Amino acid sequence: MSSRRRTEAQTQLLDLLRRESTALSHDDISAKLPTDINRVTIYRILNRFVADGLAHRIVADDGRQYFASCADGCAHDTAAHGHLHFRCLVCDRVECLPEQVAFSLPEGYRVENYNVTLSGTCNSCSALAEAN
Amino acid sequence: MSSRRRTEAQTQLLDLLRRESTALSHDDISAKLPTDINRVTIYRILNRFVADGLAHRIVADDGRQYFASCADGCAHDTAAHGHLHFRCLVCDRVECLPEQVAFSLPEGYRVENYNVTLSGTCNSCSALAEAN
DNA sequence: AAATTTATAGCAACAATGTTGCATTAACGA
DNA sequence: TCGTTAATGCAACATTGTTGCTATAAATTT
Repeated sequence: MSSRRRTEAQTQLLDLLRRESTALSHDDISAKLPTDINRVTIYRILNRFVADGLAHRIVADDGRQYFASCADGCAHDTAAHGHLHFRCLVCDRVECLPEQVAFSLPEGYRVENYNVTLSGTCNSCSALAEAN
Repeated sequence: MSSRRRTEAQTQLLDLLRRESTALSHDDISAKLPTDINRVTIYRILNRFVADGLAHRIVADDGRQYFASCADGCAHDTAAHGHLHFRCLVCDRVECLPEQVAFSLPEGYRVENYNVTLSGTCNSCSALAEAN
């Protein structure tokens, strides 16, 4: 692998991902970045982050990709990515939840990626709904 | 709800879904249908099937939608859809596996949809790989 | 410090997937 | 058999993500 260069765009993006508690779509990222960064560039940087293990990619049940910085304990062996993702249908945010998912698999299946995405109403949105 | 009409296109599509053991993408369906049915029509029929509980929609980790007929025990309360989906990276087929997924969720989250998709190598493809 | 190398950025164009609007066709009930 | 309207098909669009190519700039060498 050729070596990476430290650029403004990458720094901004990684800072943003680390600052945020939820996983971000391209759109979210674009909106939250202090500077305008080209769409293609954003995607390429994100793909590099994923390849380098700096972030992980979630494909939610809306068919879109969301990215989250890999937290401390976020090892990249497959087992470690068996955590939950929750997409709120009200506020449209995608969260990484720490809870692990348990299941069994028939003989002969070899898993490379885990993608467990639940959708519904998140805790803050259901709290708001209750209040009404 | 206005009542449904029995049409050739719908019958063909439902027959196909019932005949197949794997979940099908629009592309798969289009290729396997005996007659040409318009792309938009296929999508509309599928969406109707999902709304009517005749099929369920899986959004796999390639971001695409796959459809499978709802088998006998496939009740449509959320809990019943907590089964696994497996997308094979080799043969590109999406299977519904009967195994259930267990997890816990923090207080306040209300789940409406489950989407558990693993990807990797399916049993037949790993068997083929071993043989070489 | 200047020149060289090449990874990264940005633009344009494309690809894939899915949806909407509207006119036409055909299922079904009267 | 006729009338109503659900379903189809076409065209056009929307969104999300990628590829090719040129320009820029980070890092290395001179």
